[in-house]
Amino acid sequence: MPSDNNIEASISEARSATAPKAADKILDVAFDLFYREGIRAIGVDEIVRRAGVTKPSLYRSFPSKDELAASYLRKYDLEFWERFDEAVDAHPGDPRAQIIAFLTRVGKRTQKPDYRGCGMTNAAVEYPEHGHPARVVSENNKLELRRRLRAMAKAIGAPDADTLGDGLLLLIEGAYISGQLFGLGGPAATVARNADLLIEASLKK
Amino acid sequence: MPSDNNIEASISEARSATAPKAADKILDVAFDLFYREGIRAIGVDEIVRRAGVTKPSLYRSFPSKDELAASYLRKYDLEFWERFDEAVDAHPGDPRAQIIAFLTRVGKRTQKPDYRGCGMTNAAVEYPEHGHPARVVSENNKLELRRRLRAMAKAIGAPDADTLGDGLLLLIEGAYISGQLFGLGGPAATVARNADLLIEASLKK
DNA sequence: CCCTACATACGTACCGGTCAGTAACATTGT
DNA sequence: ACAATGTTACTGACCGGTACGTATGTAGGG
Repeated sequence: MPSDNNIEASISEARSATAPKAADKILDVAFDLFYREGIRAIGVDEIVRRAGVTKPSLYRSFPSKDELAASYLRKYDLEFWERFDEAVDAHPGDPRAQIIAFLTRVGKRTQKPDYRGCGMTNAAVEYPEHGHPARVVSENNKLELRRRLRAMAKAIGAPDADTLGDGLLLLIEGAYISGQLFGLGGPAATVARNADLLIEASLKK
Repeated sequence: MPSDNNIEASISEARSATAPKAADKILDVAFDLFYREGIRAIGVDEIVRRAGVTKPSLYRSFPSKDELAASYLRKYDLEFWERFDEAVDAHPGDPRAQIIAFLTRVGKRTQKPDYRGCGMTNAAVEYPEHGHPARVVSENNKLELRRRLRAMAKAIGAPDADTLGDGLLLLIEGAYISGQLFGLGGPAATVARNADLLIEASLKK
């Protein structure tokens, strides 16, 4: 039963009206703690304590802490593409405006006081080991982001679309990191402006 | 007083010629392990084991693991500015060439098979807590890098030098992260080319 | 209607191992 | 003698993970 995502989702929805299940509470708490403090910094004991459940409950729903971290990132992945597609859908047929809209949004997020960067990026830094469950999810997310940025750069009409797409990715990753490093007033605030300049320069060639 | 320096220098040199002191071996091993695997991932036991020393020796030279991590980053800071200044010194009076030289070098480093990004950046991701000894060193390094990049952007003659300097910093941080995320053939390979485009666009306004 | 039978969901208590850090003492080289 | 290092053994806390018992709901049989 837990193998089918659709069934799982509808069950969890019907049930969420009454009382949230242990697994849901665990994932919610883990999401918050992993993102804010880092995955390695948080032990399973603290997760179950803050979730108001017990450790065996965690290990009935998740085979290991590493897999719980992967589940956290899969949830992060969903929310990420929601935000991305919101920016895209706001400017149909105008890929340049789509990119700037997304970057403007990223720039704004990075200026929030407790901004902690991209959960995907952070997880990859925390787990350099190739093949780690969390890292795999992170890498796939970034691979897909690169693919889409390059496609959008091509749609814009850049002569060297791959270079522009990669340049935009560099700016985005730089914004994620600088946002949590410098906090308010840091370089990440200029990410949309710099992306616009880079796009402009990439078209004139 | 000036003679003291000579004496001190010769003593330290004479000592390092014979046998590396325990503290040096510890710092060397910690540098390697912290950079490659991450600070949180490495325990003090493994450090002393690989250094061929014992735990009390570590704690005679370093007050805590956190301070050892800070020492690792201070050493990283020194080496970083050596690399940076090498690129700068190679093109005296030509800030644009200096930047491109440094970025070319960063781009090349990111394409090495076992590239693990910037030790400073990684440490800041691992330790989000404000005031952590390791994070303090990392933040100061980034602050200084931002200052110098902005100064160089101004020297280039960019109308909005701060924005260009910040844009370059975003590209650099993006290269550090993308280098360890994508490995060979990743977006980081284009960092110098994209920086050149960004500079070009920033001058024409 | 009550009783059993079984499944699901959860808790108590514990495992061996590792974490950072230390006390007390022995050994070495100059 | 003196300073640096090694040796051994230990602490309390925490790590991820688990064996095993317990509550609750609910299906069928009498």
